[in-house]
Amino acid sequence: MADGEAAQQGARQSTLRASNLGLVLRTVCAADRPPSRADVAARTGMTRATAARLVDALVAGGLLAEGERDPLPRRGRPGTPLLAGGRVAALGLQVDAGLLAARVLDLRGRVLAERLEDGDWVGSEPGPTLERLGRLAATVLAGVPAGVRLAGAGLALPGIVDAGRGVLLRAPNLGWHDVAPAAVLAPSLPAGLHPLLGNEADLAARTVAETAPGRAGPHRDFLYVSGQIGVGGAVVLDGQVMRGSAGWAGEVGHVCVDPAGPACRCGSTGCLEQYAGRHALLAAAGLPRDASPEVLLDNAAAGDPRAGAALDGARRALAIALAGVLNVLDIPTVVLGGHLGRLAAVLRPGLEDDLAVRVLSARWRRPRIEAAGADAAPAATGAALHTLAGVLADPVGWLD
Amino acid sequence: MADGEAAQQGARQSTLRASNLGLVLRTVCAADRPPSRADVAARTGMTRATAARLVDALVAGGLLAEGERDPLPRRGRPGTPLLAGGRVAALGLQVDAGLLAARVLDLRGRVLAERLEDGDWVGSEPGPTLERLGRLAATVLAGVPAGVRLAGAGLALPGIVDAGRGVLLRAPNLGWHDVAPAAVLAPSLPAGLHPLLGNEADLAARTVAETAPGRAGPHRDFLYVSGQIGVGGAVVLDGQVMRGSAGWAGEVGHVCVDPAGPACRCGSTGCLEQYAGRHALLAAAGLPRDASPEVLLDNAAAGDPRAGAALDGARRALAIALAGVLNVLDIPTVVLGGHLGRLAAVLRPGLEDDLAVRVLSARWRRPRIEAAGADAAPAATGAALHTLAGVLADPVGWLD
DNA sequence: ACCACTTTGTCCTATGGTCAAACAAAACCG
DNA sequence: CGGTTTTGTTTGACCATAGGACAAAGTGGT
Repeated sequence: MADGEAAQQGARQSTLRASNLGLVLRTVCAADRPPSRADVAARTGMTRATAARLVDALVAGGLLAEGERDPLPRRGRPGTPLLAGGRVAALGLQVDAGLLAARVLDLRGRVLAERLEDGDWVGSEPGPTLERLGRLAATVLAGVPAGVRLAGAGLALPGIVDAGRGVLLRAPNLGWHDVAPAAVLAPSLPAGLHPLLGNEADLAARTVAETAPGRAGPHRDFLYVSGQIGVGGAVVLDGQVMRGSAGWAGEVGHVCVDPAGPACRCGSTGCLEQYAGRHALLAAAGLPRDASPEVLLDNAAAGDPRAGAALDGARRALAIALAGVLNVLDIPTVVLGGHLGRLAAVLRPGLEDDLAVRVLSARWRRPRIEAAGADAAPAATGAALHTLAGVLADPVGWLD
Repeated sequence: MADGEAAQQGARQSTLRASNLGLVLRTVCAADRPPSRADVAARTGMTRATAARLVDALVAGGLLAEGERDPLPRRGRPGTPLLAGGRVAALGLQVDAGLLAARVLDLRGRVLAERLEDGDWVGSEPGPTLERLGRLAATVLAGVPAGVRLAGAGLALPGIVDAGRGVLLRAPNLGWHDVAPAAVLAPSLPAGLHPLLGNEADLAARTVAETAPGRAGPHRDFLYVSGQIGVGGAVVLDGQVMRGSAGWAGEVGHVCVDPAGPACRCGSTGCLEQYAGRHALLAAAGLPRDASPEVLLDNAAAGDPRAGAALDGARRALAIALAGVLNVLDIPTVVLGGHLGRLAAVLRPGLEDDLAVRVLSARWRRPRIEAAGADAAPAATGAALHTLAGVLADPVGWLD
């Protein structure tokens, strides 16, 4: 022996059942209209008998629910529509430089309760800020209908996170480092609910990859670029957020755009963040750092040369950085979030043209730029989705 | 219904068996010493009865073989050591700017036969060159011992490949585009042996990720940078070569290092390839384009300022490009292949220092530079490994 | 030389999951 | 109101693994 790692475990019949239970659950979640047992059987290739048995188990466990028969005039016996269980949910939390958020999402993707709190937490003390978030979470949880089971919680943070140990290693925008939020939040949360930590951009990207638990979004492969004070990012391949070998992937904000460019806080020079980050962008346009992206757009439209130059610089920097990533990853789409999403309409045309030149595979498939949705706290939703994804992956543990 | 895609297929009992057969086969391949049936059972968690039954099926099908008992004085009844089958093999082919290669690799990772042919195929006609490769393949296959079953063939090409359609879209170094090699090679190969196309860097990277079929190499997550006339690359995550959404991932050679840099053949400016590609590097050092990397090293050691400056420029460019990739992908290791591998000793110290500054996570885990092995045609081996990986993934089809 | 001991490999039955086909149920249609 | 169609359920058969008993092939001690 003395063999390095233990091999994968052999599959047994209970594995088969577990795998098929998960498949049935995900099939129902992925459908755009509530399917019947027979639909599930057809889509998975299982017999109706098998599919029905698994569905029954999931319904009994509360992970699936039978809906009302819709009176569609079709031939044959009408099927009972199946929905994801509405009484299983997860809590999503987010701390951002200008926002605290708490949201409860159920397996159907419905927001059962939410609360956002604006503010300025740049340079704040971690303890009090997290206590504030804890109180927000408690009030949100109090507003959740009775009988809803919480499957877990997630916390989105704007920085580098060690999810395994539950530690925020470094969040430059907040000025935090080496923070373990679980201990601070615990008193406000139900016993046993330990929030899973995640990077803000990773979790925000998840809301683009899946619109509801198990339901695929419009793109399966894309780069998500999150415009915050700095610039974060996440790579999504085949609907999965790429974690990287330690879970720190996606830091597109520190790709070097020009080695002779301005020094970055990270120690390097000419990082994308120094051109397209919110602070950098507004400073270049001669605006205060708390100005909104819309003011920048208005100024540029009114002919302000500094605003125009700032947008131009951001566009050029994005083109160089994104082209590099797209060349290495062979991804067709870039989704802009945060303030970059709100500037997308102006950036898109020039950016797409630049990418068409710099991306090697553009002649076969021209790269596209998209804007993310308008939600102020997508990462809070993403944190909840991330937790619920655990239920979809292995439902056996949630069948009581 | 009207649901977009068909869901995944449900697992049945034959799926269970297929999955466990594959697991047993991979467990034997991954072991560093031939395991017994009982070892396989212990490592997979299956009962000895089950493991033995699956092993027997694989032995009967030729995918596993029983080895000679080695006289190790241990207590208890000695087990029969299990080896990967030596009579199942794959053909790996490679076309490169300066090399044609054909190699036959068996499931144990042994080279059963090989043949390399140096030359200069830059700007050659695809047809005659591929015919030459076909003759090379035929002679190699003639040298394979009788009774060896060919599981397939792979062909490594230095360019962008559409593996599904079997078309080389564009190989700038060769000057080829829109070539379908299967038709040209078919007359030289046994009937039914259609080579699977792959990118040179992707397949070379595979030889780093696995030293023999199913046996993990020294690194599980790394960026492979292939120094050829230009610069290619491949991303390996968790031992798997990342394909990207269309299979074109890894083009690190065209990451922009300096927007004000020299124009690149790809249409962009300041690509890494313009600093670290073999032609660019040798030209900057005032050497002819067919000079060897060792001459460059000798000149630099002798104090030639042009050689020193060329190496310095390559190192700086590599630092900027690699830092960007490492930031986005969170990968700890870079493996240098091709001429860059032969320059690794000189590049490593400065490069590692530069990356420590530019990579965001370096303070927790310092990026490492490694050199690939000295094989002249790693991609040929990789092409064979790629084909054999298909056997390991689903052995059922190969059990006669 | 012999016997206990240990480990490997095999045989047999039980369990539990899916499949296939028949059957019951609930609608529509003429 | 009966034929048709589709859904959902029931039943027995099949098959892969689990578990335990047993045979096989060595070592080590007396």
